Amino acid sequence: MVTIKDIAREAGVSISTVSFAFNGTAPVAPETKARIMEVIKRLNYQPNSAARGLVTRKTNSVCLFTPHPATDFFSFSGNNDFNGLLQGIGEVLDHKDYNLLLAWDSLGHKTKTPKLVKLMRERAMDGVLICLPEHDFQTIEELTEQNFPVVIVGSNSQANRVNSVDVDNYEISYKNTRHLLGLGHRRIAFISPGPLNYLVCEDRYEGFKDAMEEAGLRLRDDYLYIGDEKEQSGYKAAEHFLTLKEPPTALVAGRDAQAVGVIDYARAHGTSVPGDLAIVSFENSAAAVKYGISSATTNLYEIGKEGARLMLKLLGRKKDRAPQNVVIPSELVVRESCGGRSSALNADVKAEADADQA
Amino acid sequence: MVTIKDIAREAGVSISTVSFAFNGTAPVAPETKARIMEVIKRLNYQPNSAARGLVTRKTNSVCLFTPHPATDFFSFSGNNDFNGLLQGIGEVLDHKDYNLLLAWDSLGHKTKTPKLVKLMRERAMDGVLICLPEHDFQTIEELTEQNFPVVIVGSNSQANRVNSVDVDNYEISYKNTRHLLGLGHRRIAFISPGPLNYLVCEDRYEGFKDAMEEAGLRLRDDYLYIGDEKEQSGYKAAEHFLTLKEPPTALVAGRDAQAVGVIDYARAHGTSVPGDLAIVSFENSAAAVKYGISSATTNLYEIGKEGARLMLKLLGRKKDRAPQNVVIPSELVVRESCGGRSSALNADVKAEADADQA
DNA sequence: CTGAAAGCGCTTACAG
DNA sequence: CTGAAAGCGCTTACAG
Repeated sequence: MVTIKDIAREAGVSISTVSFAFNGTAPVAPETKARIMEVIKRLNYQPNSAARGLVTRKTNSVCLFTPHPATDFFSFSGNNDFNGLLQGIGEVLDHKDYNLLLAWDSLGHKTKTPKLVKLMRERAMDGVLICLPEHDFQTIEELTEQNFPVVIVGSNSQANRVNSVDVDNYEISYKNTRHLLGLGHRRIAFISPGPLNYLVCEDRYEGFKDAMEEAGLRLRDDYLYIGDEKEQSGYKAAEHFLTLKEPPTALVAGRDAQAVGVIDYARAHGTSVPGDLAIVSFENSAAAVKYGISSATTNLYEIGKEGARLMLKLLGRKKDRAPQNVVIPSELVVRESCGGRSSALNADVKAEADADQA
Repeated sequence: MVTIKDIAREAGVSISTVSFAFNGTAPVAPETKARIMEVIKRLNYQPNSAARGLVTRKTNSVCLFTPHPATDFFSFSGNNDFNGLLQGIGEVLDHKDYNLLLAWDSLGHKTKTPKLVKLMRERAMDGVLICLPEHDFQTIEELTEQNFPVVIVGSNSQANRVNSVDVDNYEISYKNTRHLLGLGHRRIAFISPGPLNYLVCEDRYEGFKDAMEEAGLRLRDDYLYIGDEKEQSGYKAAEHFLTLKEPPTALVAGRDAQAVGVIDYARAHGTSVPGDLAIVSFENSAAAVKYGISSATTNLYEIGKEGARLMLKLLGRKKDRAPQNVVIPSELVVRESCGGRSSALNADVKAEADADQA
């Protein structure tokens, strides 16, 4: 292993000068610097990260704390595009020469995060991006108190207290529902992508609820189905809804996979989509394209990018400021499944949407 | 930040004794140890990883080096279950209290791996698991020469020179093809899941080729289609094959997504699967289940686990031994798509397969 | 069983 | 512009 001493000896200078030259942290005579850099290049020197970290108190790495892959969270979360999140985070981090540490708690712990606290205490990373279905705000507070940068990526019920980046699931769901209402539907059902105590699910349900109530429609228990991340739950939901005395004419699917399940059921039972049942969904995944599902975008790539950017910003700051909450825009991509694709209808919806904005 | 000095002062001992007690690296009087541990617990002490790493020369972290997520490699590689790989690696690493570093080269570099060399030189990790479609063996050799542990996870053309863990794609493809031959097919086509210079593709093609040649069948150029990771390429392949003067009666799909594309085409054109076209594939993904595709398993979870285990073994070793190549078993899950599901047929195939083993 | 001391490879005041 | 020295927080011989 070639150390700074080797470079110093070979270049005939002190180790401080090598450090200054390499890091550009103090002026060094051009000829001296050139000589040093030549030796560095020749000997393939790279400063030992542990030694450097020990004195700078920085690891130059950021941790992404997520559920253990086995929990299938990214499949759950309304987007199985974990790669998109990773890509966004990775690109921003790489650009600033930060490393990415991937961590999760051992299986079994639900919202407890001992591993995270341990990593913070041993200073294994400079900051953490947390992406979980439910949060352990006690731990987060503990980290924040120690001035340890935390950014929540995805749903976050304590928005004003913690830095975060997410789409606005409530707003998206509200607009999805308004879209169906705008098409004339009154009997609209909702499939939750998971238990309602999960933040994403709660937000999506609330948006649906408020849009319905604003339209003067009451919520029917039999028009709510609590599903999970799988296609099968959409299939089951469709079975439930379509065998009711008075089936819904439209539904808000909790995620694209569920919408696919609904369509599979409809195809198998001669139900027309959107004729008998109009569908809007969340995610805008590849499946939405393939099945012609109208779906609102959840750009995990952008969420990852903004999350990493916010983290880097926090790391570059001396004093802490008030938490920041970044909202990534989303839009409903209208396809066949909702029956709102005809240009005339679209124009109406568009106008209505614009009016909503004002 | 609470350091070993704080603990030593509070417990009224020297820092060495604290270290010995905490790490169990030297005998400490029971009462002393109890007192120290109490203080450690009370003050929430966790040794600084950089300081520790500086002297032990270990980071206790392993790097997974993969293509940048944007390259969609895991979608390509015959299995988009990146989570499975992560889960396998993560579980084993967690168990031994190792951290996982995720790294890739900046976009643009293809098989060059400067980032990897940099991470090794600065000692940011103890070893690396490499999972790439093509390998930069010059870099790998460089790492190996420095006694830096390397394990290739997935395809590897230099098996005997580098540690690796993978399924045997050649063997799987050979058996897939034999399965179709066993069902009586003679006009069998092959769709490659990517360019033939990719190792996975080459292996799968070679297995197909050898099985065909052994059966005394010649390879027809028009029965080979070079696709990519997307469903669409299966659709296109089906279009190509089924509009030939003499269309194949069976085909080996390069991956499940392609098989899905083929089935989509068949459904849209009234072609019966397996009646007019029998299909076997690779991956055994959720899509294979949904579409009833006969597909050979690629257990990325197991590959990840064995990869991490091998890495840990290497890290615990003083002297280096000859490279080890772990093969993860695979089996063909027979479903409707190949027409080989009837028990009678299966019995034949089974018998034949057994005969092959002998 | 315990402590004083050296040292891991860097960065960073501090002198000059 | 350059160097000698202290020190980051640990581990690990070495004495006793």
